[in-house]
Amino acid sequence: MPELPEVETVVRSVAPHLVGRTILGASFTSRFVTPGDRDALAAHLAGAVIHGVERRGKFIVIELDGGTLAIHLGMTGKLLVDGTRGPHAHGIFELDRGTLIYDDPRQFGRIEFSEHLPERIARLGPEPLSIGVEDFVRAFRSRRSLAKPLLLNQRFLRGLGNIYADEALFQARIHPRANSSRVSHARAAALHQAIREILTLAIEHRGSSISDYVDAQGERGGFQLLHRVYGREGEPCPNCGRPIRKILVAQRGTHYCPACQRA
DNA sequence: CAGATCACCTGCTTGC
DNA sequence: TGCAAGCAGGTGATCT
Repeated sequence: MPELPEVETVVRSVAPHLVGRTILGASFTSRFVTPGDRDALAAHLAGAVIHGVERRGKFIVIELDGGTLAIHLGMTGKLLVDGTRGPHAHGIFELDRGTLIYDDPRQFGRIEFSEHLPERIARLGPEPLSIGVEDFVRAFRSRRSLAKPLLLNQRFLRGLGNIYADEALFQARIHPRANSSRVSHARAAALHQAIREILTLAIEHRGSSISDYVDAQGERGGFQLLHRVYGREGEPCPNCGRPIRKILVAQRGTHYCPACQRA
């Protein structure tokens, strides 16, 4: 569910409520979201002061005075400030002012505490809004991978998911199954630019709400109204009017225009 | 290294 | 109407 713009929106909406707060106590109920010793995790958190909240790719990194709390929202994870405690509230953080709830029906998300930055985060690729065009073009063209799975690979680039990969490839007119090593320098540079523009615009619109994504105040995003191919199978291409097609690439539903995005 | 397949979960939609 | 199959914003293990 949540990709870079959604996670960024969550971080921005949750940070003012967390920074400077003390975690009085925490409790966890899912053996999937919080693998391992859940009581030990709660013990680590009790009494900790929150110094900062930031995004790394799709991870939410909460800096505590005793270590780092890393939260990944998976497909359906939500962080809610003073929200209602539903049947899928698998993490409860009681603060000295307010309550933070982690809600996740599918339980693909993860909440992990570590003294130092977790390996999963340390090995992420560059931030798409930070990497320069020449570095991106060089990295993209030096791989021999299908274009879309490469964009989804978090060790190549952190933060893109199924929606924004489709949207960026459409804007750059690259076929999702194109071989990255055979994409021209100019086209790869266009992809870099497309990624930047789309992510920036999506953040301005507070992310995409397909079904249930909401920020920490429970508000939906608006970027789904601006999707040009994602979720628009059969609708006319905004460029040429031919119907958008949906195919399977690397086991993921993939939306593209067969006329505008040549292989 | 690249790619396919499967697995982890719940819930909503689709099709017979 | 009812039920089973299929699909969903993600990631990682394993095998070829």
